[in-house]
Amino acid sequence: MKPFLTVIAGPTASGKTALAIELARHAGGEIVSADSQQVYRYFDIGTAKPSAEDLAAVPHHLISVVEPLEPFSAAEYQRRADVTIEDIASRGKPVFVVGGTGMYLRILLHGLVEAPGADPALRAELEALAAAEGREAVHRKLAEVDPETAAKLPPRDLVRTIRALEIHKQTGKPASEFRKEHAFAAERYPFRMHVLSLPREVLYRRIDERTAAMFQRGLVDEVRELIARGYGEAAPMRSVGYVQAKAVVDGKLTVAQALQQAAQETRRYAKRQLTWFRKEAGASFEDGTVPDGGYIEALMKEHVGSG
RNA sequence: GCCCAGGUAGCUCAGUUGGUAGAGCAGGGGACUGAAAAUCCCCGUGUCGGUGGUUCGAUUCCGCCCCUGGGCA
Repeated sequence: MKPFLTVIAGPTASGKTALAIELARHAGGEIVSADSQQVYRYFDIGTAKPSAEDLAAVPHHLISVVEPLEPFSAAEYQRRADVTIEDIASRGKPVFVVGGTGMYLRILLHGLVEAPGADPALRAELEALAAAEGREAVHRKLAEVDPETAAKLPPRDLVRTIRALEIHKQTGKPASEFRKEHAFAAERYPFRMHVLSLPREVLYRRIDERTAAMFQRGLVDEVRELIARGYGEAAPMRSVGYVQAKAVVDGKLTVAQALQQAAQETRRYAKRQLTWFRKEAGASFEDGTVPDGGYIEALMKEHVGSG
């Protein structure tokens, strides 16, 4: 019998962490993060990791567990999350999965196609091709071996085009073949997904405030330190906030410009997250602002029985 | 009080020699199967400040009024 998962999702800065800690504390449960950036060690301020007090208040998992230069993926996330969930459940504790990375949540809950993993050498080669001859050149390459996938991808979507070529190179089969029968139909866990939803202007104000706080708390210094330690090209350095802070370190932006741009990119990111969750199977949107006691009570009542 | 310059999309502005208007930014919608905070696609109707007048027709020309800058008293 698979353990029941209480999933708290939602856009960045919607209050997931605070709600999850409150819930987990009341229920004596533990938190499994579903955040593609918080998994990395040392990238703390810009990924909005929970505070030391928060981490001490409730056991957290899958935060700061990967070295910045270590390859990581949605599949690896799924493996680790499965092990972690099993462990928590074996100790009789309720499981709260909390995070904003839609893809990780979908793969945890509904599975992943059985295709091979990344091929860094091929990625580098194809990126070089794109830089030299344009992304369309890579797309044409895909059209030769996997016309079905190529037809579905915009010629400029380099990430997906490369991934499809990667699958073909390693298996000799088109990516479309792997995906045909899958369709995220698996039900890997019983779960209930709550998507925190705030009025857009409230969410954006919170994003602006939180971004300013990150810079005040030393995001630029954190980046400077990460670069000094050799993590300047690490995967999380490409995420919102780090890109802009790094531009400050490189002298390309002022702090004020970086802050403004980071806040704007975060707003756009939040919008993409909302687009994702809107169509997520089984998700219910929790209308409301900062969760109050009544909301928590209602959720508790709902989950303690079913866990 | 007088003179000048403006009042057009959320913002900054362009424009219509009179036929009800379009850029940038902001913003919105969407896609997403091992990089996902990544990557990519699509989207511009707004009392043209208000009100009278001229005109077949006014956002455009004229009068008056209101508002915002700046200047002079």
